[in-house]
Amino acid sequence: MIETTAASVDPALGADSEPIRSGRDAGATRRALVRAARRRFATDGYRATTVRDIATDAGVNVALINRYFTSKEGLFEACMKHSSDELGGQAPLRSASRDVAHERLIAHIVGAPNEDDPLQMLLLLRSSGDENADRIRRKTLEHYTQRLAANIGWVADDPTSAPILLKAQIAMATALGIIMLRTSAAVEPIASAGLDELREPLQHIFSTLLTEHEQQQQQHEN
Amino acid sequence: MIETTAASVDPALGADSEPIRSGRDAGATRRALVRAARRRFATDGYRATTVRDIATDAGVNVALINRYFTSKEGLFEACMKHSSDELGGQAPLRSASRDVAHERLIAHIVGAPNEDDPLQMLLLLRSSGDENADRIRRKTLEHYTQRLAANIGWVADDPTSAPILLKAQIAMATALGIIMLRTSAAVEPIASAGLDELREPLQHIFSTLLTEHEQQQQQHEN
Amino acid sequence: MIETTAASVDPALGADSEPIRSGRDAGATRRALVRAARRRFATDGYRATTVRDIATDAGVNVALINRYFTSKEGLFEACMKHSSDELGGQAPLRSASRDVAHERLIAHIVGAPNEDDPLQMLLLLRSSGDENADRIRRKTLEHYTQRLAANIGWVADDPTSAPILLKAQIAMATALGIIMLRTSAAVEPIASAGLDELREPLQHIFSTLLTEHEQQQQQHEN
Amino acid sequence: MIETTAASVDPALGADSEPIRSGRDAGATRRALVRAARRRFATDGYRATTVRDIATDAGVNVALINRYFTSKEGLFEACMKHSSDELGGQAPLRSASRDVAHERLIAHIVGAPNEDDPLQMLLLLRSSGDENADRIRRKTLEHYTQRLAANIGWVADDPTSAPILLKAQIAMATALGIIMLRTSAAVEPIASAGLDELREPLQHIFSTLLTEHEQQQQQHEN
DNA sequence: AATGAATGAGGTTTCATTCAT
DNA sequence: GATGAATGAAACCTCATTCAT
Repeated sequence: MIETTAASVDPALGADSEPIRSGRDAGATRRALVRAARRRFATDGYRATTVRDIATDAGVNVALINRYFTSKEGLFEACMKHSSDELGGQAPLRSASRDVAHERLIAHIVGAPNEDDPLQMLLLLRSSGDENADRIRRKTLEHYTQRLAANIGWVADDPTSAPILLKAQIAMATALGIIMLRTSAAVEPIASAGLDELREPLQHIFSTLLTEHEQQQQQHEN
Repeated sequence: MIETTAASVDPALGADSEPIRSGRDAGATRRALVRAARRRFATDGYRATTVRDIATDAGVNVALINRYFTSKEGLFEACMKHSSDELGGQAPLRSASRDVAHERLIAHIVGAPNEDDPLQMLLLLRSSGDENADRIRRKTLEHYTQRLAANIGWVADDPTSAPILLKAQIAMATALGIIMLRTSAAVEPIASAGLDELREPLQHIFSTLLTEHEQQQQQHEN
Repeated sequence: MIETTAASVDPALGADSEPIRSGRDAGATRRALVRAARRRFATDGYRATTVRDIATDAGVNVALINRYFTSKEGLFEACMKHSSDELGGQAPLRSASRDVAHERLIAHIVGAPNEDDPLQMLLLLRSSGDENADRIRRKTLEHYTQRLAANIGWVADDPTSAPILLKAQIAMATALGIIMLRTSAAVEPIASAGLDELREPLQHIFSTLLTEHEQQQQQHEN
Repeated sequence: MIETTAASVDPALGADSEPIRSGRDAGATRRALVRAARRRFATDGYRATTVRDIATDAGVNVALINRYFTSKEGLFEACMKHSSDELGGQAPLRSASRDVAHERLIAHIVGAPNEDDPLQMLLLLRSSGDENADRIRRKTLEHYTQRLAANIGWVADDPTSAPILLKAQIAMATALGIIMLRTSAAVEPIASAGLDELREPLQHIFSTLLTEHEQQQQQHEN
């Protein structure tokens, strides 16, 4: 049985800005629920996570989940939207140099799941089985890969630049796959590998996949 | 809601070696259950799959799952073992030329989940939440990546060849990640991409990751 | 699903004497709650009505229901008492000529539930499941039929006049039954029948049941 | 709180043909559930009845309600259909003399709810709040009153005979209203009145409402 | 006086599993 | 060996009510 104790969540709570729920603050309660839910959903998966787990982790009554998010699915959606929003705000990615972008992606990969990373990529690994929530998940992934692709010359409505988007999605797939092997599957030795060991091969892949294609695209335009 | 009808599975069943269950053949019943279960678990995930779904797909009474496999988790384990066994039998991989190996891996990626491929990689994406089953899953993934790595010069107890295994696992991660984006998440355009579009970038990655390293490794030893 | 929106109630509220709640007037709050509750209980039934529905309709915070009426049951009781009181005040029924009394009863039947009729007979159709409230309901019905019967010669403690009360109760039963078929069950064509179509047969029944019996009663006295 | 004990149901169970559930007979289980449900729904109303009440009364596990009837609403529908079916089988009503028909209706009124009467009129008093179930309820009531009306000269598509149907529905309303006053409201003295006391006034009403109208209707045509 | 946050009990439903045939 | 009936443990959700401001 999966038995992620509430204790395992505490470090993150402590690291965050609001260590103690004030007791009668709706906003704080909502945030606490989303934070706990993201962690649970990312760690255990949607189906395996119970609303009681989440409520307990957040230190609030179960009924508040329905009060604030209508349903478990609604909470899942909120978690997704949360990731999506943070992603949207991360605008500087565009202007960052390629190497920095790669380095950042690699850091995300290595950091999950202990750091409460903005994108919480793990969450994107999980299918909810709920149509609505999964649609949001898909949109989030598409959105993110499009931004990644735009950085290297992808143009939305230009069919000739389609391969660039494909490569960005392959890069994303690599990132998610590694996170999965490291966290959910705990496959060794990759699960225990540190940044030092992973940086070189990942840099290699990402620079292959995520390299400037601009000139070529200009030429093949229709 | 995920709603893979029993009907959609039948073609594959028919294509298999045992089209009709004889009715009083324990072995056949077991096989039918495992086949149906692998498909369901891979497609819908462990939690979302009900034993009734599996039994219906297999054309068998639900109670037989407990009779033959003790529990749902037991059946999941059996599915994993099954994959593991088939993998073990696939020995000739070693002698295959690199390009053929890559091509085969790519075909697996593109074919999932419609082809009843031996490894059923999708299954490896799914966590059951059951400790035992997940341990088998981890072992299977480790075993498979070790074989992949051995092909390109990895030696089990030689710490200096460790980076090779890591690269093989990254390759595996890429494969699993792409399968996930294509099947579970249905992210476009990668979900609809055909072999033609995927072959080139994947060949590139795999040849980077899965290239003979023997000489070089010896040199870079620390 | 029954979905009487708050909006649909507003017109009646406006037609009433207190269109706007002053905000800090305990009496007005109580009245607003009772009015909203009577409508809801009568329309949707006790169980199907939520205290939130009522509070929303009344434009009042939910917690005030418990503050002023202790509980949902208490509010239901208050609604019943309210009907009962209005009924008590309706004294002139006694002196009205028989035909006028019948006509008034018929008008009640046809008018429900749109007119905010004083007795709100629909309310009497509904059982709350609460012992106390249902006792009040029974008393109200008994009281009302006694007054009806007294009009046609029934004497409280005279056992020989008992059949008169029975007839009055049968008349009441007819009235309630028709209201039910028209409102709750929506049985056609009676649900759409207008005053013109209902007047004649009802006049006939009521004059049969509610006719002066005084002489006969006098004779059979013991 | 409503607290109709299981004991109050036993007499009827004993009076019925199947006093003891055999334990592994699906048909018997279904019947036991419908019987218990009809009694509960009729007595306490749809909302106030819990599936656990019903299962306990029927002496079976709660989950079987969902197994056999999909949902609480499905069970309610089955109860309605049951009543409806029995009603359909009651064909001889047509040829019965008027007095016998009236007498039978009166017996139903007096008998409810202790006799497991075929129509279980009480059930028809109760709204479920479920759209589907309430539609069936309406249809049943319309069907029954049409049969009653057909007996006294109503012709389906003849608009001139419409008043006859209206009268039949008024008769039905009277019957249902009395049953309500006697059972759900327990209004005295009608609740304790016996057949002897009720027969005469009811005969009077029903013969007024349910009398052959064929010739007259032809004349009063508009 | 009034509000909105919070709570706990209880309702329906699903599902893996066991039992009896 | 196989079946279908039956079971009990949760799971999600609703709702009347109480608490703190």
